Amino acid sequence: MSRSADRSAQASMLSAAVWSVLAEQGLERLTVRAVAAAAGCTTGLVMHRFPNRRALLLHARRLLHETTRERVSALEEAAPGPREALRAVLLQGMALDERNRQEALVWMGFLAAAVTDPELIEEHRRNNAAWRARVSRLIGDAAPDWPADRVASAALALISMTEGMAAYAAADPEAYPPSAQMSMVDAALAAFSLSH
Amino acid sequence: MSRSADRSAQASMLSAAVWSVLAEQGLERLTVRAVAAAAGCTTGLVMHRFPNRRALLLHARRLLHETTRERVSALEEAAPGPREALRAVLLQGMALDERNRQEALVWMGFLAAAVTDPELIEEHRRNNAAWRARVSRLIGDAAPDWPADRVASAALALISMTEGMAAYAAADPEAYPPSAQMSMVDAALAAFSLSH
DNA sequence: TTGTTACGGTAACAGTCGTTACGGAAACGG
DNA sequence: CCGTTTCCGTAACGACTGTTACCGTAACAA
Repeated sequence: MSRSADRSAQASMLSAAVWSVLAEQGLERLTVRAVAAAAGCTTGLVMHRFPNRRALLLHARRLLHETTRERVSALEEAAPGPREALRAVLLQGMALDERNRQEALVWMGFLAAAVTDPELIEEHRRNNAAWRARVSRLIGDAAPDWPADRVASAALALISMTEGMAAYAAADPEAYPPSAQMSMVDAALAAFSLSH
Repeated sequence: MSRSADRSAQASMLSAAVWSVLAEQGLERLTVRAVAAAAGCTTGLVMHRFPNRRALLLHARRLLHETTRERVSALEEAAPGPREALRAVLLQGMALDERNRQEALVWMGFLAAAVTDPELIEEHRRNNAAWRARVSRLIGDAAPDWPADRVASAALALISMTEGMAAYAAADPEAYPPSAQMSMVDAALAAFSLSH
């Protein structure tokens, strides 16, 4: 049991190393050797944990999805009501602090890498559909009398907005401080009649 | 004069080749040889036109900016009023057809490449600031009585939304058809009291 | 035509890439 | 205690990278 636990922990550590390299050095320098250096091991360990580089990236991508999914679920459960949950869930997807900013960079890097990788692009699509469904459900709870198309339109607008804002803030933190991001989200929620 | 015109034309052709490779093969395969192959020449020509690979990417990035800037300006001038101009300008930034979708892919690729390239990231920031200023000006014309902070907030929301939507639609065209993108923009404009 | 210059294709360079093979060390069962 | 197996670091492979040097060729001046 300790064996598989170690293997899983190593896989997580290597995934974290992938995120680190992706955020700090970009997609072009996301090499097996760079990941191994960031993880404090050699390429031998990396290639023994994963059959090849693409499998390593795919695992890191899936683990990132799972991590954020758990975080979002926790935020949703901790919120006092559906509108507070919606706001909290949207805010966590933006670049409000350095950690979230790096996560946005990683997110963007995976999306750019997915252009040529069928498995990564399929992972993105599945992930994105789940994300859209979650926000749609939150909006449906926040405005139970809305028709489905209004819910869908608002959900699409809100997730697009947070995605674009996260990219902007990740690329230019000084131009998009946390206060601007938060006021934008609140203004959008107010415009869509979803303020708490 | 024909010399410099040829040189400029070749630089534009190589930039188009950069876009093509970036959209079809992604950032990882954006090599000098791939660009030369897409342009139908050898690496010798590429390296005679540009001192190195980064200069080639930077020129392609700047030319893409200039091209879209001219297109946006033309749309703005052709619009009958400020609200129609705002809508047209926002719509061109999304992935409504295959051409715009590829452009969104290229846009995303450059942004991902800018993570490690100081010149590219500065180019993005300058470009993005100009884009935000333009949309803010359009909103100011469309709603002259709004206070500045409301204009800024709406502008930020709208450009973030279109940016995110373009990325989503570029990565998953079937999930985000043009009709969904357009209805989302119209819903957002209506929500922000900017409908025409 | 002849000499000169600019252009661009060819080939090679050193370096890095993903991946593989091998060998030593550590952990395990007996 | 030893034999076996698992683990992982080391070193190497061929392929590919950006970049450079070289050289033939076409265009121009005289």
